[in-house]
Amino acid sequence: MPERSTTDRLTPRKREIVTEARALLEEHGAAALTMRALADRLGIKAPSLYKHFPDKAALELELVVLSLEETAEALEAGSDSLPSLMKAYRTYALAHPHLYRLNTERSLPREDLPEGLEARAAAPLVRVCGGDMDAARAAWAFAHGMVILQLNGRFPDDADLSAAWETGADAFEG
Amino acid sequence: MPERSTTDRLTPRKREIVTEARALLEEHGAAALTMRALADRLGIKAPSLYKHFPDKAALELELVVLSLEETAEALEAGSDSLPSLMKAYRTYALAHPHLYRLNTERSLPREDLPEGLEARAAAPLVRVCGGDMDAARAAWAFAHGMVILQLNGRFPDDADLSAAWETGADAFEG
DNA sequence: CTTGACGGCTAACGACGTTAGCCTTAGATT
DNA sequence: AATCTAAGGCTAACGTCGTTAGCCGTCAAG
Repeated sequence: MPERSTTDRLTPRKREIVTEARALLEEHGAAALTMRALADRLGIKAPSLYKHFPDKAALELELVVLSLEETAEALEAGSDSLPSLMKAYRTYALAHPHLYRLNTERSLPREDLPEGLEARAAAPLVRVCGGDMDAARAAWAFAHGMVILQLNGRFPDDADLSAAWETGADAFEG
Repeated sequence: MPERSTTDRLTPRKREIVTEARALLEEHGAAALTMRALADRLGIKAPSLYKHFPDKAALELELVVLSLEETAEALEAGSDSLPSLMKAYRTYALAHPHLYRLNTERSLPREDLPEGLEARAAAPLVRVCGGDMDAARAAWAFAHGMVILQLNGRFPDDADLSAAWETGADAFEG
């Protein structure tokens, strides 16, 4: 049973707001995630949002929490081997490009995160690497690099990214 | 002799502006790179900048060009082996974190780039990979992932990133 | 019946990118 | 020499952004 701290620690109204914020982000990208646009979507005015969140960063923090929780779930589901775990990571990231970017572009606000969440998201990878943190970090870096370079349009349009992925994933096995 | 298209195609005044923009970015980060702040630094008013660049994106494009050129130079210098080339990449990126982020976060505006620049920046890596594009892309993804996750504070503070780097770099050798 | 929390609202501020329109300077053209 | 033009400044202002101040209605608990 997945622990969803978002469900616990947020009031219902806050959760509604976060849900709409997420929809706005995923549908139209980070530039469209505006306090006014979000308020519109909720049928209220922008200043009213500040009755629930102190600022936009606090709202985005909840999106980061959400993304971390879902990543953890995705990795826990497909974590029988390193390749399958990495594939699960990639699949989740590519399925939620804007959320993934929001999560990874800023620096992680560790003090404000639910306790243990970061560790929980990292655990499946660490386990499948037999506790070798260096290997785990290197594999993460590769997976993140592949995904984010693709999302940011840094590879040529005709590049075969699945092939590059396989090449990299193979390198991390032996 | 390094080809610096920035030197060729930009008027002297434009080059001064780009130079100050770069300094502002590198010293105080992307949030500080404001048309008004940049103008202040040049002793002029913000609207005057639009006599030289159509918009902020055009200015940032020149910073991307600069970063790509310097990356190409850095890679051409230390390109005798894959590990040394990757190390050169990492060294450059960590030495210019804000410029590197600006370069890699947005999607690459290929139509507006000097012709051949992207290929030139990629060439050393492709060559050292013996033309194996999949291997080259995988290695790039790993290097970028390591660097950007570090710059974005995504690794724990006590993580030994040099060790993780070595682990990953070794994986790409065999 | 009152009180206070909850959750809306309007008006406004400062910073941002940007546009319109004016003016000076200096070199080139006639 | 007189004139035209391009370069490169300027001020004023607009629309959008996040955000703050302050007001008001609703409604459950004392």
